[in-house]
Amino acid sequence: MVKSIKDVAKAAGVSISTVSRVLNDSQGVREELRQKVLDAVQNLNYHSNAIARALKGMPMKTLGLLIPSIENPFFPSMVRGVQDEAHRNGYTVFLCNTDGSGIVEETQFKLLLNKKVDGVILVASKHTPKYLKDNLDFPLIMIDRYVDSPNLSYVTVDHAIGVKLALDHLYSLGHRNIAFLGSKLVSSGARERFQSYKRYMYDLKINFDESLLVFGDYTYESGIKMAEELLKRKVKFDAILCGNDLIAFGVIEVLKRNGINVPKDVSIVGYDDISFSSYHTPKLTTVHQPTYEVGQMSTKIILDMISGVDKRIKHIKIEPSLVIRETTCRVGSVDK
Amino acid sequence: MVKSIKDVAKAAGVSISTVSRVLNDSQGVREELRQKVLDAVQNLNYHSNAIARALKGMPMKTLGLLIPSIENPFFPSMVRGVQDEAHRNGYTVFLCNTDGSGIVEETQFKLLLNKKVDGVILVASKHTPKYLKDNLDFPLIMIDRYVDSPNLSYVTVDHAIGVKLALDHLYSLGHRNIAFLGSKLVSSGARERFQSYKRYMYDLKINFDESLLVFGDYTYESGIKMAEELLKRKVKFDAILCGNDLIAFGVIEVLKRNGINVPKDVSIVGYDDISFSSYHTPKLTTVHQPTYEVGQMSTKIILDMISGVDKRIKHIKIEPSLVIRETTCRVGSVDK
DNA sequence: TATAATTTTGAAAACGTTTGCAAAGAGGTC
DNA sequence: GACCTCTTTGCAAACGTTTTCAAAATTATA
Repeated sequence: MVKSIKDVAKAAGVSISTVSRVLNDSQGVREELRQKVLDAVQNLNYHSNAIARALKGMPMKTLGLLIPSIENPFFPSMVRGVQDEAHRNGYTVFLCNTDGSGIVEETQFKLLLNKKVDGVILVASKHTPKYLKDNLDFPLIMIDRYVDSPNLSYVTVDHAIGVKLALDHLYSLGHRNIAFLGSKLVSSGARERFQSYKRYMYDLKINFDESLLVFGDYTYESGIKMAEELLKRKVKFDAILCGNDLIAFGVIEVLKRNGINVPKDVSIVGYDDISFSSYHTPKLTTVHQPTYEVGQMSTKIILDMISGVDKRIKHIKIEPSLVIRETTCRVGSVDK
Repeated sequence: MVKSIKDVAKAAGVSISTVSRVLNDSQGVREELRQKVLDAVQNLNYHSNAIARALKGMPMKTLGLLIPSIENPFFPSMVRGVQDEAHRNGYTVFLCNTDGSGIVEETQFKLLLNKKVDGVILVASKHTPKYLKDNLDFPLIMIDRYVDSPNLSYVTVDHAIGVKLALDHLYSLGHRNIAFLGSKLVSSGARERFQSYKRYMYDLKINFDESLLVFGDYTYESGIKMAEELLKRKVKFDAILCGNDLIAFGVIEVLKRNGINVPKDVSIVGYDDISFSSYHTPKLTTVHQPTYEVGQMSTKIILDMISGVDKRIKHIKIEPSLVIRETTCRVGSVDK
């Protein structure tokens, strides 16, 4: 049978207020009684009822985490980052998949609110600001993407740097005809990657060619389609910057099918550095997004918001890095 | 400001009991009042407080899910399976990583109990039965692996069938020297895969050779090590059955490095069919574990246990299937 | 030793629900 | 119209805590 504070009180021969005090503040209770209570807690194997505490306004020590889908290999390490940081602080996290649907997102968000989560971390959608209007004081933080809303915190990755890293690398290898196969400009991340691509191509004085651009989704299948489309255009290219790693895998598959060697004929740079990228053959050169750190940092921040230590709005962009592996090489290179 | 049942009662001009009744049973309340209450709920945008309900013994509609690590690509789809089924029923799920540590598992389990989850789904460890002794009536189900404990339910995959499928396929392609590179026999899944391998090798009248056996972990790095070990032994083999896909990727990498062609020289069969198996080059022939279904079915069962519809112990093994792709071919085959 | 100041303790209210019980109302029957 | 039955309603207790407030115990001060 599950014990209550009452049982402990009886066993220790004190009032429930005393037990509660020992369990919480610990202030102003005689050492002798304190010990008695602690012993009783031990003997009865008592564990406090988080529900009852929450009803009195205490924190549930529970976080909500809303992502598009845990099946998308981009998210697991981000999720792990928030979970590790949460667990370290006695917090537990509800994980929900929205499949990118604003409606589902809102439903899940409200459900989490009913269950009295202390805060929510979410991968935002265009729909997000709609229902957040009401909950401006509630601890919340966006990760990966953000929506325009100056009084909402977020932590994401600095894609301007990521794209620059990739383009500089390709440029230094002699590539000048660099195609971009990315996602439709539907999230802040996709927009920033494309805009940075345009800007750095300009900075590098590479003339910008519309026909080197294909847009699709962040999936393998879309990578296949986009690569086929690019090939069909008969335009000259010696390198491809992909919007993410999944796209890159699809692209490589299509090039191989068409007898085009990667990296000898065409260099490929991915984006994300999901775990598979280093298991792939050839191993993928890609921009590493520090997703674990994004998850971890967002959790630290929201925990601070909850405890009241620091309630300020934070806009954080973590620096990505370039991981050079086997899908890029000097243009016209002959070895291997 | 967040509304309570009291506000609704006042707005509708009824007592809180009436409000509660229309929100729950709906039995024995005049249609007129029922409508008034419903309107008030609408107008005030009232949402019930799950915490207060739980305190009165109502279900929290919350599940705990304990897995080794969400970063292990084997688990996301399983997690998704439980989440989808849970959400469909208004349930929310706490996801926790144990890293395979029994201590962490127990700590997390107790924490979840404090937070009044209605049931727990877990990937068991040898440590599991220890702390479960006390909680035999609590709704709980094991997935993926099980520990010997006749009064605990589980749903897993029938590895005897999976291994048979793989071996029959290899046999029919003419392979007779089939190595097995798998995990140390630390979980029910690992044990069953190895024992089934031994048994079917015998059934197929292939003489069983100890030197074709290497044990390690379910990781890429371990796959590398095991393949190197196998090569070092200078033993003849024309096919390898791998304990999981990650191992298979490592193995393929090592073979490639050593100038051994897959599948021309050596056929490889993986196990799991994680998403990346179809993005890999060459695409991996592998045993598909229906992990999504495992997650979904375990959730259905635990929901039935919680609602009291069906409290019987269930031991379920779902059938895997073989996905033939590009890493296996007829022995001595010359084309490609 | 008496009194004041301080510390320690417990009784009880409150958090937002559900539910048993009794009161009130509605509808039949004679 | 009086009585009975059945349905609808509200009051109040309970769930397991935290916390305010006042009472009791202890310590310090004179």
